[in-house]
Amino acid sequence: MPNTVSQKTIGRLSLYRRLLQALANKGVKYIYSHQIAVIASATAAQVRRDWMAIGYSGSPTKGYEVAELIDAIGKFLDSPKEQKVALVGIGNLGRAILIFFAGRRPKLNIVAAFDNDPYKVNRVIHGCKCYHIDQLKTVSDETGIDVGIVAVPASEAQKAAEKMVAAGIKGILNFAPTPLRVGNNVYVEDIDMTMSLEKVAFFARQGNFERNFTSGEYE
Amino acid sequence: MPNTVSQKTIGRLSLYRRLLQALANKGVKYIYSHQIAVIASATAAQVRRDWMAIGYSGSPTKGYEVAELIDAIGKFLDSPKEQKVALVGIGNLGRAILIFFAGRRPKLNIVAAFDNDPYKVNRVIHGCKCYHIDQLKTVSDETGIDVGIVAVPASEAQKAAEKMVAAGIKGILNFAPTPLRVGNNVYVEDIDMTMSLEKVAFFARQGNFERNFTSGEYE
DNA sequence: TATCAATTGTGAACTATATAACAGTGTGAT
DNA sequence: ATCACACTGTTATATAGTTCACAATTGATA
Ligand SMILES: NC(=O)c1ccc[n+]([C@@H]2O[C@H](COP(=O)([O-])OP(=O)(O)OC[C@H]3O[C@@H](n4cnc5c(N)ncnc54)[C@H](O)[C@@H]3O)[C@@H](O)[C@H]2O)c1
Ligand SMILES: NC(=O)c1ccc[n+]([C@@H]2O[C@H](COP(=O)([O-])OP(=O)(O)OC[C@H]3O[C@@H](n4cnc5c(N)ncnc54)[C@H](O)[C@@H]3O)[C@@H](O)[C@H]2O)c1
Repeated sequence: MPNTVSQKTIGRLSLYRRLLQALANKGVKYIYSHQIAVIASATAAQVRRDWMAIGYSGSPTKGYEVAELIDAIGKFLDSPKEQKVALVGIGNLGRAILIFFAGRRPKLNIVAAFDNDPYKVNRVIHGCKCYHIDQLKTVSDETGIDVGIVAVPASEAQKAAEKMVAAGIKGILNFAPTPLRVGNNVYVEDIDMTMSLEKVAFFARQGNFERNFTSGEYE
Repeated sequence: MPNTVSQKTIGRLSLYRRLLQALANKGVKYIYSHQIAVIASATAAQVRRDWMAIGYSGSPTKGYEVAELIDAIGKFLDSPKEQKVALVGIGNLGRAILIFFAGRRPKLNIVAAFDNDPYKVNRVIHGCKCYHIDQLKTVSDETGIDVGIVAVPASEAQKAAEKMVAAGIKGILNFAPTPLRVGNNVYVEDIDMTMSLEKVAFFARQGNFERNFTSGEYE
């Protein structure tokens, strides 16, 4: 088993980094686990454990050195070389995503978009060249894409995923409200907004305590 | 503790219902736990447990009656009265969401949108009236909104959330890449796309086994 | 009517994840 | 220099979530 670090921890590391970056920009040099815990809605113990997982240590008196920590998370999370992403489906959501991710992470970029609509193919949308979906494998082979985003209608999602797998893509972020069936050497993460909204609606009705709690923080 | 049913189960129930509805539309009358498990990327035991949680029983020989089950999930998940949703932030993502959710669930509708951009306020976008953010409480009081969607820039998200809470909203779906600090009588679900994409990118690089596995299915 | 095969419902076992507890550590105050 | 303090790193414990495994059930078959 190559990754001894849990999926949840990976997710939180990504979040910590973002929060730490914001702090660094404000000139913060050191931070304690309980401080970041408040910001990240976690507990101090959780934070320390997560950072232990990537082998980063702080000082009992100063806390953690923000810039170093950001770096350590980067070393752990990011690919050494640039990692390239393909977006499939340039509809309403696809376009929003394209704009949003443009230039956001230096090591992780949407380098090509794919659709089957002839009005979209061969145009450049927000700085990203749009190809026909059938060119996915060709473009991918040329540029070395290994992450894909599925933003096509649910009925097309499985097909799109299969084309991605055929093109050698190893990780898929799926927005279509349909579970994708792919070999288990491909990692799939679903963002199912309908499900999330129904969940929120449900818990909005319950009195709802626990979860996400503001944390008494004793340690 | 009012909800003895876990958050994870609530999420899966929403998914099952959607999948079951698709089956029902194709004329399927009965289904076994292991069949839906394959479709939902779960295990048969998981499915049975989830349905046990809402008190729905199947027959050992016929399986579960699809239409009845859909109904049972609806009784459990949905509000008896219509539940109203406010969308705050009508940017690229907000508009996509507005179009997407329009008329999707009969009992759960985005009834009003809010922004602070004068070019958007007082227009009707995709059938949804757009108000100024300062009218949130007024409109909410009039129409009885209890769910909110945050789709404003990260820097504005906390403010928007506080206005929602002040307006009596009890559940928030947050797209801004920032944890929201609200009282713990308000349920918050975050959809953090940056985090999700970084997670996918990370696991795309690992050999990645386990999770989401196609399941030998013995039982 | 008795047998059979497949599936359900569910306690028990297991796995994953989070929290608590505390010994060890570096710094500032005395 | 020694102490007290507020923290870290980490082990131990608790909780949450999943899967296993099997008795109970039911309809179909002979
Ligand atoms: N818009 C949202 O806010 C939202 C919310 C939740 C889920 N989703 C899901 O995200 C997906 C995209 O949503 P959207 O609103 O952007 O839809 P959309 O209809 O606006 O866009 C879909 C795009 O996919 C393209 N497409 C269709 N079939 C294709 C194929 N076989 N190969 C390549 N491209 C193809 C279409 O040409 C179109 O450009 C859908 O599955 C939807 O359910 C969207
Ligand atoms: N677009 C995406 O695909 C995407 C992906 C991930 C996360 N997000 C997040 O979702 C949010 C919205 O993204 P977007 O791309 O739609 O941004 P956007 O800039 O296109 O839209 C933001 C909207 O919010 C409005 N707004 C700003 N301040 C406001 C305030 N105080 N009150 C009310 N309205 C206000 C703006 O007028 C604008 O209409 C952001 O937090 C972004 O980080 C977006």
